[in-house]
Amino acid sequence: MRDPVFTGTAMAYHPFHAHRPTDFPMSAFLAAAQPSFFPALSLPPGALTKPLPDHTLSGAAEAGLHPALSHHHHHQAAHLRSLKTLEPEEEVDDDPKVTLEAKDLWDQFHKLGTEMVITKSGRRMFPPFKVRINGLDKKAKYILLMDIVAADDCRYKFHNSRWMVAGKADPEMPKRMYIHPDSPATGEQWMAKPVAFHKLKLTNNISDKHGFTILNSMHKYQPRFHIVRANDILKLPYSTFRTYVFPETDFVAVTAYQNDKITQLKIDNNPFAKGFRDTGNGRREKRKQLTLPSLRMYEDQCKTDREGADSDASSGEPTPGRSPLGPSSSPLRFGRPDRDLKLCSDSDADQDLQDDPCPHSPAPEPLGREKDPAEGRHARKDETESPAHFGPGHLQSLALSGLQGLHGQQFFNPLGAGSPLLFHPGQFAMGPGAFSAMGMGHLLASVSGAGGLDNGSLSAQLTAQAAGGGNPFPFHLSQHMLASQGIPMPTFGGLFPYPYTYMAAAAAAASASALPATSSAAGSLSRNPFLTGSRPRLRFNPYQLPVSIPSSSLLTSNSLPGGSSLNPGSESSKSGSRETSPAPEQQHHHNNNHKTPRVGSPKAHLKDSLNELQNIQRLVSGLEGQREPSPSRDSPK
Amino acid sequence: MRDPVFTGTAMAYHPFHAHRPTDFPMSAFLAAAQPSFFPALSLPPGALTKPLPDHTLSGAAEAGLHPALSHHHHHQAAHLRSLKTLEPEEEVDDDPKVTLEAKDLWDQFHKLGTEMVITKSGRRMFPPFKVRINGLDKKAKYILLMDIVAADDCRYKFHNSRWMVAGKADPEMPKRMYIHPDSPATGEQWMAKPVAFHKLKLTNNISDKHGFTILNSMHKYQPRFHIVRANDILKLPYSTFRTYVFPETDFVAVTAYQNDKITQLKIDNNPFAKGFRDTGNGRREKRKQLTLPSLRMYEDQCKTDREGADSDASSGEPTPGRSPLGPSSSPLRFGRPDRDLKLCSDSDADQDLQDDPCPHSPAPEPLGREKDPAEGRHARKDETESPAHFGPGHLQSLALSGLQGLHGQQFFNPLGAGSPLLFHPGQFAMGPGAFSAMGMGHLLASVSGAGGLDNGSLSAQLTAQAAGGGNPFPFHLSQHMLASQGIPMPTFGGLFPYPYTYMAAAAAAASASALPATSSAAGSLSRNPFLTGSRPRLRFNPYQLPVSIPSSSLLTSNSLPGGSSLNPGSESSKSGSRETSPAPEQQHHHNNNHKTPRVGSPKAHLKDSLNELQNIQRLVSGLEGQREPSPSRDSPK
DNA sequence: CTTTTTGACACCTACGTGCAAACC
DNA sequence: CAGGTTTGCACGTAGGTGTCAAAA
Repeated sequence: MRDPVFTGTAMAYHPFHAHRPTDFPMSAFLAAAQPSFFPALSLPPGALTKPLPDHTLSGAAEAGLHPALSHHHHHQAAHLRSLKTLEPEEEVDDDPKVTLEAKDLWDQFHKLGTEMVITKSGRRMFPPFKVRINGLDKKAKYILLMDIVAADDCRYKFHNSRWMVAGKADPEMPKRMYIHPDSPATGEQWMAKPVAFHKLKLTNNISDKHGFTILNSMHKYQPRFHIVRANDILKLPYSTFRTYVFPETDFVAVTAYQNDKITQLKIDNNPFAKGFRDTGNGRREKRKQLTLPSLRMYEDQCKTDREGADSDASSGEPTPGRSPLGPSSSPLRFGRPDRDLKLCSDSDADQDLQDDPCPHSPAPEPLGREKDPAEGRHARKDETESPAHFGPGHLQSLALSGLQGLHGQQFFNPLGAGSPLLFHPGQFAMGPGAFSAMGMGHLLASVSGAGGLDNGSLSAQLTAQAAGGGNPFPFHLSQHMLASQGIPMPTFGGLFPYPYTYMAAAAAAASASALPATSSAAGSLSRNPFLTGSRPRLRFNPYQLPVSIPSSSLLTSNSLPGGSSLNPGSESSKSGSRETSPAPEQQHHHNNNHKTPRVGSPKAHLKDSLNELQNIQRLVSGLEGQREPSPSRDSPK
Repeated sequence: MRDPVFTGTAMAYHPFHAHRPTDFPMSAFLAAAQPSFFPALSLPPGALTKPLPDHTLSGAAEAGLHPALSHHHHHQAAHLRSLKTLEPEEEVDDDPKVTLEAKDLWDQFHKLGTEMVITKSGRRMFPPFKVRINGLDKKAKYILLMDIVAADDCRYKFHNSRWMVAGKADPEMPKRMYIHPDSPATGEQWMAKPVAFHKLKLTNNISDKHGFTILNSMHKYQPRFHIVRANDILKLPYSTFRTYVFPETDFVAVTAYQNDKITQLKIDNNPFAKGFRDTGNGRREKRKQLTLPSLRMYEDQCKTDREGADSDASSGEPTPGRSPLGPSSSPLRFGRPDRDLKLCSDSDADQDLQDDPCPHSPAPEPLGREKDPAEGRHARKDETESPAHFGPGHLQSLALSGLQGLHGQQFFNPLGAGSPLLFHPGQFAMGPGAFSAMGMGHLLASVSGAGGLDNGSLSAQLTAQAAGGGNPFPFHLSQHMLASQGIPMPTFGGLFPYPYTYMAAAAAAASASALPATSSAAGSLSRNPFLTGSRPRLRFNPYQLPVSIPSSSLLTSNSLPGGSSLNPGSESSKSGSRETSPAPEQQHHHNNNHKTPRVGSPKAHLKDSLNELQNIQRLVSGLEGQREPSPSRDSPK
């Protein structure tokens, strides 16, 4: 039981054996639906036909797993095996490689300390979050999701041209899982072109009824991408999540831009902000001309991309376009270093005053990527420089450092827990009664309202779903919310396990290409736990707890690429690394998060297993604690 | 075997019994997916457990049928029963009432002879086609569709301020069935707000790859609305279609407006054309000020409607709004009669020259609603005037005259026919292997590309579907096509049976409210066969044959509301009047439509049975027959 | 020569952006 | 006051409309 998390989670929460019968009160459809619920696990084709011995299955599974994963963590593999045996539905024959689109653009922003404006009415992310996927099973169906979680538990302020920690984080609103509107779709479909999530909107309106992702201004966040092999959202709660994190996509939510360079970068690259560009004829003064040579790159690329059409388009971005890591632009060359940007690193003495320095996070982490405070314009952009480029802090906190992706994970179903769960049935195909029942209590599907029903259709659908079928399913979203996007997640921690993370080879390679932020790739590639296989996968809390959690316990648990295994009181700060076995003691740290009804499972052992999971997760990496799966309340009859 | 059609069709095409095994090559997922394929189903809770005798089922079915239906036509009921036995999935417990939104606006256009511009790039319909639905089973899932079929087989020309027949129709391109993007959704969802189909686009580009509806310029068309109770598009081919036709929505496709009044009406009501309005400050001259008093009505209403949000919105219409039949505007009052519009009726001597008068259609049918030829500007707009207002010809040709809806019908699946069938799997939930296999050869689903994958996602999905799963399913649509909308239908006639039509009570009532076009409603309400119950349902060809079909044979097969069973050679130009009862003989008229594979049934007796059904339906009056309640599949245990 | 079709335009409706001033 | 937030604004993109002249 080295990995109580996995084992316990998988076993304990697996609804099929213990709960399915009760969880799925559905009748006629139930039978049909049930198969999908099996979280199971990726059996290679043919595996189903002949029951393989446990070891055989595991072997197959491992084969499908990322090398790093399978290599060092047999116990984990074993868990997977057991799951597989139980649930043949999900197969592991796919080995998704995910690369961030427009990585170079993201890197440019990341160097400056990306800022994302959040407004009452909802705002898109500018560098659009897009990923290119490979290695999926062409014929299998997948649901792609994205969410944005707190990167740490600090509040920031932009002072003296740099971001500094300004205290402990404010309580986080429940985060929503944004389900790509095209979900579910086949692997072939998803791989056909970059998958865009531009429909996801950010807001600071805690009363948002659109389903937008609610963030706290002046706080740092980390977008995450998830791949779930499932035929429909109903199965989401019981499915394995593969989570990918791109450190270069983290950002500070703001209501107004703080760093002029960020503003300029946005203006220069966002087609919708063309009106603010100082095009030849000096209409727009005001902005210092700090346009980097490569700035236009993105835009140009967009044009080429247009042909291919991005998924999740709809009324999407005007001229998004993929970011060409390869062809159009050089691997990552900054014409010139950023000028006046200052960075605040722990080492940096310049900190004015950290009102209430983040208690938990070891190093508040400077948002800017530059090492020294004052050296604004001398870049340290070369790729090989590595360590300096990493924002030690934020990546660490996420326990993502070099990680590109999380590995397949069992989704914990809060049996009976009854966390609010929202769906957008309309877009996904589910049997009439599919939505009903099902104990899933915390998964939400959101789809772009644009493509769906005119105005309230989506919401109507939801309501209808909720109302109809007499299913116990809890529908808490307003129509509006559903219509637009997002599904509320239980506020804290995790309903979603987001178990392991692993370094996606492709992503790593991309990183290696040139960006300072990701510079670790080239230089630290060898150091990357995942790549080397020695490192455990990091695990981070999907949903940050509002309360203070010793940062140590939360994040740094894993050694960051650039860093060391810091962490809490713990040894296994290298949560990310799978190789080391999680220390038992860490588990209790999680307990501190009393707030989150982890398991909510009536059964004591379930709970225990949950805690174990949590502990493991913490150890694994610290990012996010997941919630325990309490028996989903909705479970129908 | 009175109704060989149904029986045969159902039997022959039902994939489950004969084909499923072979049709679904999917392996692992197949098992999970299969359940959904079972069309069957909808057994009432508990029904599944105990197999009921055939009669039992039938009895139940009848109970669910519309009173009128079950009352007079036992043989039909029997047929339905047999079908039910085969496919319990569809239930008849719902009794949908459909009313056309913005009917008053439609009527205004109809009076003038609606014109719809078709362009190479695709054009929306302006009075947006929207319907308000009631009477659905809240919990059941429905797929809503729309298509546009030729209203007759004539070519028109606008001469001397009026539309005249100018020969026989050109060959029609295969029509596409536009599936509402929100499909499938629950009855509750659909009933929550008006369902808009503004995403459907018209084009004259025979090479269109977007899936737009391809029409012939200068030809008349009739939009149709269909309700199918089905959980997913896979079942469409085996499901019962309830078809509704609103005569006031017919139109002539044009590449350039012919009637200035139509142009002005469009300008005055379409928000996107505001730039052409001569608002006070005479910017826009050019247009004669013939804005009718009630013109702005629509626009204003749109605003109010905005709140409710129309379904199928997405990037939809700017300010569509519903058309208030009741409150906002008076029942239909034209401030002044249309001035310079001339109408061309058979009786009208003004016809310049009908190059090649429609051979088949009895009366070419003047598009304008005015009775006399020369009396262009003296309105005959009062509502009670009735007969004159109806465009005798066009309605007749469609055999729709007063009809508002068609009754539930079995969808005939051309077994092995392999008509091109397109789906948009992404939006609908279907098991992994769902799309695959299935012998369905002619159904298509189209969804708005906007809401879906960015650009090519949808198409990708389709391709993927086609490619994946190794299913035999024929995918002929290009990605682009799929992405946007529309699914090609077999060119002529009927893959879709679109069996009967009936007068929707609600619609009738609405008609009665005031419009001249529908003026018959008030005055002729009592006369309406459907309302009276004496009239049979009309049946018209879903897809007009390109070649000439005696108009008589095509439509009028049933007695039209207004008139007599005119048709073919025909007499009854007053297609509008609904009152008279359909004469039995009319049935054989249908047979004349050899072209339209009504039943698509090879079996002669099937055909006969169809006729019977039609007759029965006519008698029933109308309101739609419900399908028999098959055990509701969704019913949870 | 007539009738129909095409395509560039100007004008709108949406809505994505950052700005700047107002607001707190 | 100071920093964060809100709001209306001007300016883009995207795309729906009819116009009009030119093409077919």
